[in-house]
Amino acid sequence: MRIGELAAATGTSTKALRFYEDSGLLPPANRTGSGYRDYEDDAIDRLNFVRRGRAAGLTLKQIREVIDIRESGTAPCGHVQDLLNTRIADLDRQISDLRTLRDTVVHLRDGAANANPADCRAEDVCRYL
Amino acid sequence: MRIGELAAATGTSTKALRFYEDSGLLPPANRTGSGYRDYEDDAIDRLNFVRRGRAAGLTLKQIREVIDIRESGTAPCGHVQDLLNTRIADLDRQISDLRTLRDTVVHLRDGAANANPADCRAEDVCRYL
DNA sequence: CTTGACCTTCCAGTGCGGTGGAAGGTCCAT
DNA sequence: ATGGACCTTCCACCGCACTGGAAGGTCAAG
Repeated sequence: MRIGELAAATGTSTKALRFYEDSGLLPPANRTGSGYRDYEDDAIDRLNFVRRGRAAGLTLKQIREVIDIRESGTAPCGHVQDLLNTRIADLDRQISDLRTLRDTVVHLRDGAANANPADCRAEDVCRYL
Repeated sequence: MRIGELAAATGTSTKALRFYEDSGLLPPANRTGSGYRDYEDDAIDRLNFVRRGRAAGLTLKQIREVIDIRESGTAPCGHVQDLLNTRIADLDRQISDLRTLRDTVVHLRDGAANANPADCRAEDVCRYL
């Protein structure tokens, strides 16, 4: 399987596949006599794993850590659990921060809705912000 | 007022102040005979405006747009209202996306909590992700 | 034999909001 | 006059996940 076929089969770009190889997410591909990358079907499994990790909001670095554990011969279950728990905690914090920010911005917007330009000192740029 | 004093007075770094000047968020500062930047007090007002904008999650580019409108002699109220309404819509979408993602990750975590390493194909790296 | 699609490597750039460091000038106190 | 704190410009780099493009090689069809 050539790189373009793998890209089409997995919905990635050839650029991204070479980047993934450089980043250690894909093992260095076998090469044909003329130097073209030649993939086995298991590259699809690997890319699906990367896609699932990305969908869970993991960074490529975190995904690579899981892969490295698997490659070292150990099942990565424990690490994956830690990763997911940390991810949930991060998401909770992000969501909470965004909600606080939303409240703030709504207050600003409500203030600005009744704005009177004459109230504003030009030095402040805009007193409603 | 020299750049270090302005930095201390506003909780920014001197690096950031020069960067803001280059970015058009601060007007080019007056210079002393020896070339040092020499700020008036209104630079503090301007930086407070930038800080408020940042706190509302606006990008420096958006903040600069508001400043440019003010500099052009127009009160930026209308633009600020649009900006804030768009910002609220963006925040709502972000929060909703993160909540969906959180649900997904919680399901994954719950699956992984009862993981049996023997269930996993090594090619999949980790079936719980 | 040429055309066009595909592949290779390598370097650079994207957006964001800055930070780091080098090389050099200035100011003030001792 | 010397030390140290401060200032100047300029260029490079951070993380993140790629993307764009140049210059060149390969392969199959017509």
